[in-house]
Amino acid sequence: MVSISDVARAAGVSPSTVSYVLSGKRPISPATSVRVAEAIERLGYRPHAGARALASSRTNVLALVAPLRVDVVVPVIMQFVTSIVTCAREHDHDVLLLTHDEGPAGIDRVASSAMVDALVVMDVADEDPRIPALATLRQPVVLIGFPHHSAGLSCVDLDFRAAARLAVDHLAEHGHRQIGLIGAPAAVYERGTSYATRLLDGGRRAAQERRVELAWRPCEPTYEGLVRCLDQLESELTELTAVVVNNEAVLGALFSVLQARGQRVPDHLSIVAVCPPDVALGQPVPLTSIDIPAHALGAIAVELVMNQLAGQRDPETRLLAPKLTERGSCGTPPHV
Amino acid sequence: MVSISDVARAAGVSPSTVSYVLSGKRPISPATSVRVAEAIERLGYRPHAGARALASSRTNVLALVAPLRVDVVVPVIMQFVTSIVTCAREHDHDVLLLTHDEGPAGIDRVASSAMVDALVVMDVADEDPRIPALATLRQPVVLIGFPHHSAGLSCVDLDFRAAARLAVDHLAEHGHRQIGLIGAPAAVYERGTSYATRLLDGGRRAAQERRVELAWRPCEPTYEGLVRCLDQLESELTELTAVVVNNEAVLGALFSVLQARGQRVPDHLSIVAVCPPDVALGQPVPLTSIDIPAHALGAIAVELVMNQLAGQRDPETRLLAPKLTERGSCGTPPHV
DNA sequence: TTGAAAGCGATACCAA
DNA sequence: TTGGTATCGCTTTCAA
Repeated sequence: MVSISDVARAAGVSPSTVSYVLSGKRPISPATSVRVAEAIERLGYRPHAGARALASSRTNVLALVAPLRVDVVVPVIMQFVTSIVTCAREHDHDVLLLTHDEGPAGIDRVASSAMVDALVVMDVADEDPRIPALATLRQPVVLIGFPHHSAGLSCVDLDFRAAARLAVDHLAEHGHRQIGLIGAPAAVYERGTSYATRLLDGGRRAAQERRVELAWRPCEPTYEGLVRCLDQLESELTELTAVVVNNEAVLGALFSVLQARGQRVPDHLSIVAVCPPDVALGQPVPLTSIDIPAHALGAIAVELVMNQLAGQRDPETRLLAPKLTERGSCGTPPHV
Repeated sequence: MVSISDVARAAGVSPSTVSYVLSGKRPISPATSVRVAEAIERLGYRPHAGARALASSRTNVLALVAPLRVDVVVPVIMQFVTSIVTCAREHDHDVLLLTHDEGPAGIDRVASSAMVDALVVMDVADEDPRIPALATLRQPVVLIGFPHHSAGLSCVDLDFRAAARLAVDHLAEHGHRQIGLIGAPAAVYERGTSYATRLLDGGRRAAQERRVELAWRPCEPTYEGLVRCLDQLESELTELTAVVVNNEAVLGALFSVLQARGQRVPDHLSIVAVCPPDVALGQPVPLTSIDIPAHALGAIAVELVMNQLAGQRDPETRLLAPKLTERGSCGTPPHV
């Protein structure tokens, strides 16, 4: 293995000079700078990450705690992960991927062994058991989601409450009086997952203010699950004319069901989906949707992390405003 | 930060003894063992990962190179990632996640800076440009996929050639003479992605041997894309009675299309899907499928990596035999 | 503008 | 069964 001393020797300088050439932390004469660069190139020198971490107390690695469950598959999660890895690289950081499975212990492990400089935590729950552990860490932490008590940690997310309000308002303005909310799988609510509970809450409040009826049911991500969910919604609301879908996995199934019944969108049923735009566009009828801006959120999460690594003390909080894009899956209710 | 010397002092032993207690690399008397353990516990000591890496030349981190593209979303990839992270943890390793975007440079960076002990590379192409770089690394490498030239690297994958053969045989035995292959998105073939080209190849050979007609078209993962793909297949095969689907993203759309046409499965069209079992089960009609055993493959990849880290010299190669599960989406062709 | 050298916090060899 | 200590490769302070 070629070390910094090898480079120094080859360039006829001291190791510290090589280090400074690399870090740019002190002025170097053009002449030596070139000689060092050549030596590095010629020897194929790469700084040893462990040695660097030991000497500098910086690893240039972020931990990303992601909900990798064996059962639930969520494409949106991939978008977050992709965005965060890509953005982290733009800031010269790598990403260590942790699952939820280890819980607070895993977080503690990578943080207190100094494997990472900072942590980004996805899929935060309202009363997340990991928050106390996170709050005591030396490293900066950014949560994706807004728990009830953030314990002074930075948070970023889409304003799901406002998103639900936007959806309900939009449908109400089209004349719908009974709206179904096709929710995420039941387990998501049982965990108190931040985004889902906030969306539900926002929807209920909006419905109350608008004086429309809103029925909500969790929905498993299968055809069967959707059928059951719809049945339940329709037994609660006899004149169901519109749905808000907070579960991109069942959009395809929803169209199958409607087609089997001979119903069309939006003539018989209006739909507002909360999902990434590509999912909304890939359906038989392009869906009116509220974008889940996973890429933007990931980028902001990384930005907040970097701010804190750069010395910023106070935690930041960012709630992105939702935007509804009308694509034609909303119309007036059939019986009007 | 509490270091190994602090623990040593607190326990009244030398730092090396603490190290040996932790590693178990030499016998320690029960008495000191307990004293050290107590000191560790009391002080909340955590070995510094960087220091450890520097001294031992081991990071206990694996690199996972995954196809995280902003455009394409594939749930199967999540299953691989989940499996690999989970299995790596069972072997006391963490996972550093890299995208394809950086190409060979990213691989070189993490490998030659000694950030990782080994690499697992997903989504390998037939002529993968990263293979030369991978072959020169000090660290063990395991590929998921079988490139044309593996350069002495370990490989693991489902036998997609056999999978296609299995599907074609199954349909041919039901009496189908014209079979459509709904492929992955075009970009996947343009890259020469190992699994897709092997499946296509196996399907063509099997069709030839069985004397049935096989038409293949790539398919974009949208409703529109599927419609176009089906049109093309049907214009090539006028008596198309069965399809093999190597694109789980369009299964939902496929049912929508059939329902719109008033066609049923398997009465009008037989389907064999190549996808994870949960996807096959979540459709309006449970699909006869050939399982993509992502979890098993991930586990094997990690196992191969660990074998090599344990000193095994020769690369290993594992091609998993496909298994077809009949769930009722295959029947006899309508006109028979 | 550059060099020398003291750490950083472990591991593992050599002794005892 | 245990201790002392050189060593890993880099960063950074102190001097020149």
